[in-house]
Formats: sequence, C-alpha cells, structure tokens
Amino acid sequence: MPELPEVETIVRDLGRMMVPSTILSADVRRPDLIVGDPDEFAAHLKNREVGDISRRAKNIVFDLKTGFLVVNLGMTGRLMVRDRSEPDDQYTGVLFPLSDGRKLVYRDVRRFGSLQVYSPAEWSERADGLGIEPLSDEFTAGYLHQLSRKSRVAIKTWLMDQRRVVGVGNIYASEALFRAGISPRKAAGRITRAEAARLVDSIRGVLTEAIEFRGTTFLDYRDASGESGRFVDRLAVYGRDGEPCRVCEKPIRRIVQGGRSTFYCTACQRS
DNA sequence: AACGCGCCCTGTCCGC
DNA sequence: TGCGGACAGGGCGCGT
Repeated sequence: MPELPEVETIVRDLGRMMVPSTILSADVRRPDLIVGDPDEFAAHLKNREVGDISRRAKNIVFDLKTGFLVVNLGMTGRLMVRDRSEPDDQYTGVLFPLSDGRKLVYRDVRRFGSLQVYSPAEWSERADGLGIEPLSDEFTAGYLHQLSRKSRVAIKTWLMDQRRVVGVGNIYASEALFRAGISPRKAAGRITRAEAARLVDSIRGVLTEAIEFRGTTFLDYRDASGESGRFVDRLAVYGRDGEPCRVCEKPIRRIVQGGRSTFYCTACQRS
C-alpha cells in the first residue's frame, strides 16, 4: 500500500507524537504479523523507551536502544497513535500501550504487513542489503544507468524492485515515468544516459512533492492521525484509465506488467 | 543471475 | 440476489 512518501509522512508524525515515549508492552492480537516468535517479540517490547523513529526503504524503524522494532505496512497496514480509551476492531494486529495513556496501534486488513524486532547487528546487516534511497545523494543518473544496463525487464517493473532503488512502488513508478516522458514498457537496459537523468529527477521530484502533500490516499492509506493524503488530486496517470492526459488530453491507458497495473500516456511517453 | 509467477489475506466492485 | 473473477500503495520464495 504505502510507498516512500506515505511511510515518510507516518515516520515524521510518529516522531513528533512519540519521541520521547515509552512502550509498556505489546499485545499481539494477530501472531501471523510477527516475524519470528511472537512471545519473544512481546518480551522484547516490555518497557522500552523509544529513542528515535526513522525510515529505511518502506520500513518504519523504532530505535529502542536495545534493538530495533521494524514495521512494514504491506498493502493495508496502518500505524496510529490513539487515546487508550478508543475502541479497537477485528483488524487490530498489535497494540502497544504507552506510558502516557495513549497507545500505538498497528491495524492491517489484509495482513501483508509485518513487525519484527532486530538486534542492532541484524538490522544493520538487513539495512545494508536494501537498495539505495532515492532521496539520497547516492541516487544519481550514473547509478541508475549503470545498474539498468544488464536488465531486460520493463523499466517500470525494474523501478519497483527494491534491491536497487527502494521506496518506489506501483503509484510513483507510473507517475515518475510520466514526468520523465518514458514508456513504462521500455526495457530497462535500453534506457539512455539522458533518460536516466530525467528519470532520477522525476523520481526525486514526485516523491518530494508527494511528501509535501502527505502522501497519496488511493484506497486505504492513512497517516498516524488517521487522515488521508492529498497527493491523490495531483496524480497525472495512476488510476486515471480512460481519462484525458493532463498535458495532451489523449486518454490515459492501463496495462498490466508483472501482474500489477501500469498507467501511462501513449502520446507523452513515447521514448 | 535474472526473471516470472504464485502466494500470503480480506474487501469491494463489476458482469453475468 | 448470488456467485465468480478481477483487482487493490508489497514482498518473499520458488523453479527455470
């Protein structure tokens, strides 16, 4: 569900709302969400001070000083801070009562998300194995161009593979390719150096703007207060099958790549 | 090695 | 109205 801008929005909200704070315990209602032993998970979360909350790829990372709580929202996961008295529903996966009378709630209808506790060494190894951050200085035209050389998959599918560049999912892959004027069907290995430069700028631009608008609520996404993201109004192609292109007015087309919907303008994205 | 596919799970919508 | 199929911001593990 959530891509980099949505996760970043939640991380910034949670930072304001719960740093510092203390997690009293973990009430695991849906054990299949926990990677590893749910009992060990709960044991590690007894009276843990939250030192820092950050993002790596699409993961929300709580620094508990003794280790890291890492939350991946999957498609429908939500992390919210609520008053302890507010009711929970059947989709509540894990409840974390806080020492100040509030609670951190993980809720997930489809349960594709996951929560895991890592030791500092385990987390640093895992984080090192992820692709680079698109908003970091490492993400350059040279990097993208070089790495895409040997791939024959479509560039849209390539962008969504988290082993090279993280954070870009189904919505922003389509949006970035539209901004760059590149067809989503073009083989990654045929992207030119100039196109790579445009794509890097487009990815950076669309992710940055989406963060400013607090993410895209297409269906399920909510921020840490339960509010929708406003970038949905700015989407150029995603979910606009048959509607006129905002630039040339030709109808936006939907195709399926790797089992996922892709949206693009056949006129504006010819290369 | 890279790639394509199936699967995890629940809800909603659309066509017959 | 009922039912089957497609589809929904992700990611992992498998076989080729």
